[in-house]
Amino acid sequence: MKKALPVICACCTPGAEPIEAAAAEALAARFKALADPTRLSIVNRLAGCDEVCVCELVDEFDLSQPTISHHLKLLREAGIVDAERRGTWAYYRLVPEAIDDLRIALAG
Amino acid sequence: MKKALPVICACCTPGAEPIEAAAAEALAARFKALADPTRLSIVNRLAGCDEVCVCELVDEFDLSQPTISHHLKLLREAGIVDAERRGTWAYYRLVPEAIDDLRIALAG
DNA sequence: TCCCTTCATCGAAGAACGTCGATCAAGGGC
DNA sequence: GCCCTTGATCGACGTTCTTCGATGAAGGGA
Repeated sequence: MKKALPVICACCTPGAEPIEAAAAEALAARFKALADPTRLSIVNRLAGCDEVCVCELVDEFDLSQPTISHHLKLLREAGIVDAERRGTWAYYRLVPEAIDDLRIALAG
Repeated sequence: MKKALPVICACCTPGAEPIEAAAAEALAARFKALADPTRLSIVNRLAGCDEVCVCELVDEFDLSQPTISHHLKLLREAGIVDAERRGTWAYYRLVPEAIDDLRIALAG
């Protein structure tokens, strides 16, 4: 049966293209990595330094070591942070390009 | 017992302040609203128009009407969209300031 | 008044998430 | 070789999320 739209949508900007499903999925995955207070605090902590040792994060956050490690893994998989192992210790740093991508995606 | 830090963290920028727990929670809630492909597509759809009727979204997305309504509610509660009821129909529009806030939060 | 359309809410089912204790692999000191 | 520290992984538990069908409330047309 024919639809009875309330008004013809005449407001849509001609250049506006709908986002691809795959692109939406990828972008949502990135936002999901930031959609947790702990991970957001970790990112904020990393933003202040060149690199931070995991042991420092475990010290500074009131969470167990496995939990911190788990959050770092999610951030790594989202491409938001990068890890480097040196001897016994692991150092994490931010990937600025990943943050840039998100900021660009939010730009009108 | 005394900690044995691998290196003294001398890299931390002096001006860098740790994010407040409440601020991290609030920001994470906003990001969580965008951390779903469907909601991201809805936001993208709203970004192209001044306002969009719910019935259009139900038509365009391959999801049930309650599911669309649910996602719109989450976006509303996050302050990312705004709703207006006119007669039988409900119209949703983006809240540009909310997007701006997120973009600013991502700025180094 | 009756019925149809629109959209929000409810309740339920299955998947995904955050957290922890326990365990394991690898490095370094003695 | 032995032990301690670091950090990743595993398994489990409770919570939250996504989705749906069913239902309900409100407006408009005949």
